[in-house]
Amino acid sequence: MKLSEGVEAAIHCAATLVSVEGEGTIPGAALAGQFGLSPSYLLKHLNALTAAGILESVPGPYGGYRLALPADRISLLDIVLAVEGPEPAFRCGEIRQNGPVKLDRSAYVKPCGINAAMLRAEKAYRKALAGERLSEIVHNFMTEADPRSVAAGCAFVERHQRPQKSPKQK
Amino acid sequence: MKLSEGVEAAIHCAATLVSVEGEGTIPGAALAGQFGLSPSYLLKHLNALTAAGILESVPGPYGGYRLALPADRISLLDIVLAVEGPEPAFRCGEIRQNGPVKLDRSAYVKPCGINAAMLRAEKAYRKALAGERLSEIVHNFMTEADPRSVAAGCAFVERHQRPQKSPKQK
DNA sequence: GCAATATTACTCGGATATACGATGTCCGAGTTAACAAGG
DNA sequence: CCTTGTTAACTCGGACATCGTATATCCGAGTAATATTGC
Repeated sequence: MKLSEGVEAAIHCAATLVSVEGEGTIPGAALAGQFGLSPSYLLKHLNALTAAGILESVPGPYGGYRLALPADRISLLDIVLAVEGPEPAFRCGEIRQNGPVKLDRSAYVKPCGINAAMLRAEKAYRKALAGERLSEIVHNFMTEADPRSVAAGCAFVERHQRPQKSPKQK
Repeated sequence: MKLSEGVEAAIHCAATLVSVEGEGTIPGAALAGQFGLSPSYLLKHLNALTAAGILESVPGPYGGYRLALPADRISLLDIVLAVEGPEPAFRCGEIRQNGPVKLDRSAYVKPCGINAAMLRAEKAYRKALAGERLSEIVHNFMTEADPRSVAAGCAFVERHQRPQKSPKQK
């Protein structure tokens, strides 16, 4: 049971994009640099978030990524599912049917109780993840984190933000 | 996010061992045959359960595995942790510190809010898993599952059970 | 001076290698029951 | 017939290949700003 490393990157990027104003965007390469990640690899995960409708991507110069939804509509569950895929962590292989004694298929119409129990637990996990909204995480960061860290985050956004409507600013 | 395949096998084996009477044991090879698994590979997982204090192993002829605890003291969480390892699924790599601008270490004494949120959700998951007791799962299986399936399970235990105290029975 | 056009630089997107971990297999150490031999 | 020592078979336990997936990388398609050129 372990989540891929990309989940952490995806959440950090999404949290950073919350601070972007209006139609502005931040290039994927800038985000990769901010977190010391391989740009080409981060793109893969950002792409997954885009496909899931969490981010929007705009190509060309002054392009980049922005949130496709308001931050209070995005939960950690959305991000995790987008990166890891929607299938549950516990996949029942129906090994109860693999024994040497072959019973009729009708003996297995009832779902496997073990599978049901594992899925109940996983449902609780997803419910908890769905309760963690991106807006709340960013809010807590702004109010509780070290001021230097907050300032550095804001400076990064200021520096790389690309306003979509007024490209003449320099 | 996906659990290893061995978790399913481990849970099925543990559930099967609940029906063993008293000091009796079932060999690992028999369990592997019952679920159509590679015997040598299943041993690895059963070994992990033994190391975690969930199972007991007795060597030699008429040896095998038995539960080390009463079934109502064993939860699915215990089994999952034994097989997958105790570390949490989400491991914070502290990528927030990997950026080009290096802040003093004192700026990061507060734990990462994203990590905290993920761990909260995982705590809920573990709590739910801890509530799923092995005794309950077996009880539900006995009362709700198809009678043919229950009979097959009992027959398997009868056939391979190795009483520890009276080996003369044949 | 202005507008239209070609260029260019910058972005994302998918196809392609590589590394690590889970999966699967094998052989050895240990233990206990059975057996044989001696008393 | 009972005791004792030996044998042998069966068990688990850890070390060794193999496969699959996540990780990492590269190159190509697309787009919009910009420079250029003609009017």
